[in-house]
Amino acid sequence: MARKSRLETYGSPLGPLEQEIMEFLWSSGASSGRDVFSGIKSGRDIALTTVLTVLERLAKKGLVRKEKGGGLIAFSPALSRDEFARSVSEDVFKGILGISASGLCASFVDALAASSPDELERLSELIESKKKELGSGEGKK
Amino acid sequence: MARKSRLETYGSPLGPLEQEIMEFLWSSGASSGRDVFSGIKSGRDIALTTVLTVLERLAKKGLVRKEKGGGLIAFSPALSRDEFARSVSEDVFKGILGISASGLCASFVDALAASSPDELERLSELIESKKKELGSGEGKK
DNA sequence: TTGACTTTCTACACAATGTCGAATAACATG
DNA sequence: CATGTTATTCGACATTGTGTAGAAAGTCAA
Repeated sequence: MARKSRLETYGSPLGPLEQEIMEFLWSSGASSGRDVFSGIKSGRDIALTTVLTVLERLAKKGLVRKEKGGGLIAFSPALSRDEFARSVSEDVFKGILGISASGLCASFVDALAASSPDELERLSELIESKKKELGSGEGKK
Repeated sequence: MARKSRLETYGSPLGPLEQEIMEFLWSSGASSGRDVFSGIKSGRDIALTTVLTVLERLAKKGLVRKEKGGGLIAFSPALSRDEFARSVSEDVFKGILGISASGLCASFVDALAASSPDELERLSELIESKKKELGSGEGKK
């Protein structure tokens, strides 16, 4: 099946299925392979092993933890949603800032306002404290 | 030669060579294939056709314009650095906001402060006007 | 026409991802 | 213990994106 192209998918370093699986793990916490499979598969025609394979790959990437305690192996997210989003953001911003800082801010504000307007307030505060931080801790440079 | 993995490269939807070529076009404006080749190649061992191929692919993606006026075909960026950064940002933000808005803001402020602290001020202003915009123009929803 | 240069075609390699079937390992139970 | 069921691992194939470049075809001036 044809995945979305990199340009279309851009915004997450994960493929659609990987993303879906992480999503499930973030919601449900530690789960067996079969649980993930059941949770992921809705009407869709996908094999258990497909899910297992992806889980395995996510583990190899360090995004999922595999724990073989008691009975079945349990898969759980190695990073919380926030941590993951944060780590991805860092790379992304670094990349885009390297291209052009202008416009990036506008895009950011637009996107944030569109999806989580309440975060705007928090963002203002963050900027304020960041500015203070820069202003005080750093007289030089 | 092994490209960087997608995870490593993350931060631009372009591969390293594509990026380099766009960079060149943004700096130099409309150029012939050979010009791009010369500009790109420094000491490196790369074939002219490689550059041409990538240029062609960038054109197919709509990132580069091919104009056959007068003599040689001229390649030029279809989007300015800013426009490109902006369009990429949109997708990126949409993607990451879908995962988690929290942490994203902090990351953003950190990254921005680190690379373009002067943009912080502009960002504050943007947020203010966006907040006004939301508050007034939109009593509903 | 000929030769040099431009542009297009075609192809290969490699990594990431989606997709599984087959083989193997583990376990519960008769 | 032997067996059947379930869990886990392996190995494979397909597709897409990117880097890479030779071969072929097109263009044009001398």
